Amino acid sequence: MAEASAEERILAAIRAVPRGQVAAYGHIARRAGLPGRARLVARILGGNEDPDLPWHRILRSDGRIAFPEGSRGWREQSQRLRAEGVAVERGRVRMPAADVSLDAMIWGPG
DNA sequence: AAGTTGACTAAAT
DNA sequence: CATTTAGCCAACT
Repeated sequence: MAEASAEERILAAIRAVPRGQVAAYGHIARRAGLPGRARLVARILGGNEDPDLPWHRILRSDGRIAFPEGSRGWREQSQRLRAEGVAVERGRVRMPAADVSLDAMIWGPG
């Protein structure tokens, strides 16, 4: 059968981020088998329509929300994150240290 | 078909 | 740490 499209793999990677956890665009791209395509992840999120997609768990690599500060999306993302227990301060969260063992625990053996 | 754009990143300042 | 700079890459003009 046909292999999953890049977009499908990216969406799957996003859906795989556990509640209360966050991941960077680049991290998702990598997990989807598309290293260096962070901007593609952003693009897909922008066009996404699925209300169940945990888009709010995706942040920039430095832990900052990608929307302009104060904008609608910025506010909603902070709110959604706090709603699941993530500490958001000044539109920024503490990014999980790229811990290999924890990464494997979360993402699985791949 | 060449140039622009952007929910990005890593490195330098 | 916060800011700036240069690089990146697919979609869109």
